[in-house]
Amino acid sequence: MPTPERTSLDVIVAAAVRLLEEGGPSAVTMQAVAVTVGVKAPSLYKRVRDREALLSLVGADGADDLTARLEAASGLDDLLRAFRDFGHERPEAFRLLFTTAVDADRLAATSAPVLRATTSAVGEEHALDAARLLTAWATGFVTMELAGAFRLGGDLDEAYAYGRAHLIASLTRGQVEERPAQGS
Amino acid sequence: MPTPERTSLDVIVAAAVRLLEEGGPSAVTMQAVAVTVGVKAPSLYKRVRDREALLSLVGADGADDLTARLEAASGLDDLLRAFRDFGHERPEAFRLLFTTAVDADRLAATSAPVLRATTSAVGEEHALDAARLLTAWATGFVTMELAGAFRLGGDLDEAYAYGRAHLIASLTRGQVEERPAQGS
DNA sequence: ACCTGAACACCGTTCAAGT
DNA sequence: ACCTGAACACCGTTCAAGT
Repeated sequence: MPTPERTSLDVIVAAAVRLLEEGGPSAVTMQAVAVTVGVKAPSLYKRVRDREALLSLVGADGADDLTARLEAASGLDDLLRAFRDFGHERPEAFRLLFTTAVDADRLAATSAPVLRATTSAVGEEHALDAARLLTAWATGFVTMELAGAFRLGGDLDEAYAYGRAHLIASLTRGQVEERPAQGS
Repeated sequence: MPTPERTSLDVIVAAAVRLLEEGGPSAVTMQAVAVTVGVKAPSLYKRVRDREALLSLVGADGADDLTARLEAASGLDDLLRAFRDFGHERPEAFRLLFTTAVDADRLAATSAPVLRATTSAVGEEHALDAARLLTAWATGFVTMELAGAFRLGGDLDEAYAYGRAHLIASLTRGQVEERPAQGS
């Protein structure tokens, strides 16, 4: 007679998500996840290939959350605020997104709302360049902020607002006239 | 009679640096470091508090390397190229800088050449804002690039060149007129 | 068909004992 | 004064054995 299922993949991932945000990646042990969902560690391997795969699913969960927040935003300024808010509310998930290998499609979905916003702001031709400029800046700002790398004082909320205003203005008004011929 | 010293802190850190760049953080085990320097693992604790402290020293080494490269650059464009070059040549060190707690002073030293370049480009008053805008963008760009987060095609060398040109132009010409009143 | 106990290899770290 | 063997607690993972 088959043993009844005592847990599920969703429950396991949810537990891992919570452990991550509470104690960082090192707190996401197979043991801790197992205890949280009420099962022994070896049982987890029925639903998940290994710890790395589990962390990848946690990253995908974070990517989905971020995508939903960006989808709900309207306009570039709102979008950039939502991006940083996500980093503040789920700092460990944010870090994981740019650290661990997270599923390609789930992360790609994140860029859809950004591209939509930049397209309506600067037109189709420059939408990708603009999206990359903005997401790179926002990613770097939040990454450095979470790492405590801004040590020269000043209000970070203001600094982020300055960056938003400067970048959006520079994109919508003066685009750079011609693309440079060669890269580095 | 005292046992002769069979290693030193510098040798240990250098071994850890090499292990990191060859196999990522998980390759930097106390065992592997000990074997590399020709000693048993417990001996490492005579020079280093624990593994985290060792990784922090590795991060400091990376910060020093980055600082030296930025000091050698002349002008904003050159500076931004050097920053990305560092990320390409030492990707694991780059990631460590914005992940692990690295010594405050060593990381702060990195911003000195950036501030010098922005000061001469946009003046003292906007130097800090400009430095943060540029380093945040460059950090985010390289972070995303290393994470494989740019999946929409296109030449990344060109995209980086576009960003450099756009940002430098927007800073030196049209500064944003007034600082926004409130942040987010 | 799912779960578990036992086991394995491998961590980081401590410490008494060596020289 | 530095080094080491032995030991401890804790990982991730496998697998035969239970139901």
